[in-house]
Amino acid sequence: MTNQQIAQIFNHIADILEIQGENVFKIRAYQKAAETIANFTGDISALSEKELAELPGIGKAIAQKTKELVETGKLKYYEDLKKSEYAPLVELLQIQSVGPKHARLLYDRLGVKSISDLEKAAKQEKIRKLAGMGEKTEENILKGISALRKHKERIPIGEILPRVEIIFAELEKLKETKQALIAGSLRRFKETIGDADILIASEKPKPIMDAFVKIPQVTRVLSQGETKSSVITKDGFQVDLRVVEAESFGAAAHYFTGSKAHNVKIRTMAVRKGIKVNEYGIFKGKRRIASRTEEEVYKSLGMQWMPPEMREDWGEIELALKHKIPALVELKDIKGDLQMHSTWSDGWNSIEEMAQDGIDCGYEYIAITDHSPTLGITRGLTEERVYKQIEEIRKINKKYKNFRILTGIEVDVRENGQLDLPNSVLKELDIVVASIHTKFNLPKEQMTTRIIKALENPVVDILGHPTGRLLGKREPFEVDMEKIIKAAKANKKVLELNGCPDRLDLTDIYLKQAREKGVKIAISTDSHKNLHLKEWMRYGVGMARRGWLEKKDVVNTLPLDKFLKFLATP
DNA sequence: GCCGTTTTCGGCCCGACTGTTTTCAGTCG
Repeated sequence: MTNQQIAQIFNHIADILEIQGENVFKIRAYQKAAETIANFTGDISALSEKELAELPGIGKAIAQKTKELVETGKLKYYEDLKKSEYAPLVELLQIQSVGPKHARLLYDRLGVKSISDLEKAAKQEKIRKLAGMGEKTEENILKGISALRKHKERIPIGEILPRVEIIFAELEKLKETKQALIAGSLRRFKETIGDADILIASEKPKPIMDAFVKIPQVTRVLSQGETKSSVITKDGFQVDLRVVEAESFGAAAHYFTGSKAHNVKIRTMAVRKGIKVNEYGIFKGKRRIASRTEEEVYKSLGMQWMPPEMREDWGEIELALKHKIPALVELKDIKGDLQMHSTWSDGWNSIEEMAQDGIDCGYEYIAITDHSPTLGITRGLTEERVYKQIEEIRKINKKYKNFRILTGIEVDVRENGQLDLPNSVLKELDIVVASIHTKFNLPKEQMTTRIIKALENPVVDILGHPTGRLLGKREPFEVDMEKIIKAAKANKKVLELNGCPDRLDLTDIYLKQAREKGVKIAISTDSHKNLHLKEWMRYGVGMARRGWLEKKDVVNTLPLDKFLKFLATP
């Protein structure tokens, strides 16, 4: 049973308990445990009950339940809960404006058990007759149902960020705006986004709020207050805008950047010291001791400022207290891009066009890594075409002075772990990226062996998109990442962080694990169009920062000469 | 259900907005 599956069960338990009207702190305990498990970098199922109970937010009871789940594949407590008459109501919680109290009321009074029951009741105007509910509520429920149907999932960051930046630019240029920031999970560069948060400092919030709800992308206003408004855009995602005074900007930025877990921990810590933390500042009694900048806010709590990407309560608070926050890799540190495709296989642009965009990015090198023959649909390179492409690249390279196109390939790893082209050919290339594109559903052990075999092959430099996931489209294949990281370390191989926003693979928790083991990472865009080079690297770097990677952990921060030396060292 | 140089029991982060009420519960982040 995977960490994610276990976490999901505890979250489901929390939902059922919530509708049953259980103690809110008990509910929160299950949610916190689920979060710990989901973010755990190792295999939860490998831990003993004692080790489990040492994890934050997991005590005796949940440790024991986790063990039961891992060992028997079932949990009696959970099975019993699912039999509760209230269990089906969990579905209703997905609807905006419907919480546990309303779900219960709707069931107890109208027998509503599903979203379609709810829709029927709303259309028959039965909901408005319930105590504490009215016409507006009924209307909001119907809108909530249609919004849910339109957009169920969290959105990949690559889809949402550029759109939010357009809205942000509109607000930033208003004359009443003094300071502005995209906050929330977008600022933390989380791979998928639920909704967007924008923060503005201004002494005149009203005109900003008025402008916000009138932006052409807005189709529905969920709420509009003096300092806080929420809207839904035509693309179906929610944007929250918060306006504070400039004096509070740092405290508000901290608060609205989150994550929730990070904030809760900081507030809890502060409370013990008799300090109150809210979006307006850090308060000792009535006196505000910090608020204007984030640095000031952290400092007032005895902490060093830290990059937003780290704020997940993954140990960053402890580091900040010791003033040991690492200097994370930045976009400007990147000196080259190590995976991209040209018209030789399934790319849209010529090698020269790709190179030009590499130069425009300020890089010293790029690697052209077209596909290998197995992927017929991509017009993968045969042996003969590999040699031809090497020739072609040599010719093109003569045109450049301070820039180099590296010859390379993204070679397919076959089911048995062998590569799609012989080593005699592959060793002629500067860079060999080995990736899996077929047979995704092998059993975990077989997949792990397959990949390790590729990592043991001396011609391989980088393991491409190591888990094969496509956000919202394809789950990562089953593989023992701990073993892969070990094998990469043992064979001195690089793991790719594929920055294509649909992939972002490796993901943060594995990057953090790889970093701890001293495995190097290549941040690549896997561009199939020249424009992607410029657009996608920031997502890769964002994810790298979420994995706490520093410049030294990322091979393509090396200047060309050092990078070539790195490749040449066995 | 978890947790502890203030506690092994009694706490558990904090505030805005809405809708339906006339002072606040529910929802959300």
